Amino acid sequence: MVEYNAIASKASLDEVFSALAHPVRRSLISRLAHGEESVMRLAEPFPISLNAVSKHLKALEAAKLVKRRWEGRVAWVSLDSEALVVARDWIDHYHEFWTARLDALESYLDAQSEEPDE
Amino acid sequence: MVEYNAIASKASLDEVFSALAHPVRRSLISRLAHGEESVMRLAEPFPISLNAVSKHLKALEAAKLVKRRWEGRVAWVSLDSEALVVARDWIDHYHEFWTARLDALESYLDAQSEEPDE
DNA sequence: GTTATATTCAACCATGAGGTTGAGAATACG
DNA sequence: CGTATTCTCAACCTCATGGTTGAATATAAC
Repeated sequence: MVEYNAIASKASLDEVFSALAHPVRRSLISRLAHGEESVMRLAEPFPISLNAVSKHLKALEAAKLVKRRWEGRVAWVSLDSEALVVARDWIDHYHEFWTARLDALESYLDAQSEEPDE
Repeated sequence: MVEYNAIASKASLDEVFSALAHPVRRSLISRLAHGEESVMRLAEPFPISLNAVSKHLKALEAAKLVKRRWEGRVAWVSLDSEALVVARDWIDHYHEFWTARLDALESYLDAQSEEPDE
């Protein structure tokens, strides 16, 4: 039995991180963390055209950072935290790996300094 | 008393996230998580020129994801996890904010369904 | 039905990113 | 010394990104 949304491809790390790389898009995420908003209202505070914001939202949606829900002619946009989790987990993985290595190095050096004459 | 490295500007989220957005750069980070490496050896497995890898490392360095240590003519590159932490914390902040909202919404809806006739 | 509102699509333009090649600087090796 | 090695810089090319404006679509309001 194939899953309902088997077609929906996962957002790649490429898409997620480059979506997060733009200040306007991060700002959109920041606003959406407070709750659902319409495209118009999201665009309002930015000094760029509505079209530009619409494009940014498209990028966020492609990266699965954001969802849309249509109500008449208004699109309600909300956060979709799944991609955030994917991005954070990638970072965490390598961060942990690296700090574990540093810790190992540190305790190695400590051990060395305890027996300086060998 | 001014700090030693007061000049070294912090890596911006722009730089960090766009550094992480490229597969070659993520792959470099992945390899560096296992330990320090020279530029030559880092470049080896990639199907692009050494120059291209050098540029990627420059981007990672600007984003403070990576450090260099010179030993003769060889540059030893290692992870600098500080920027990773900054990126992860940014994500975590909004992720927590958003999931908290979702939890609040859920319990609100639960409460509603407990008293359906009011 | 007409007009206004919300959003996207299409075409275009400027800039930047990612790749190339070729040369240059500094260090190691014979 | 001369030559090889490691790495970066500079110039260049191509394509993607982020912005614009103007038209198109679909729904709501009058």
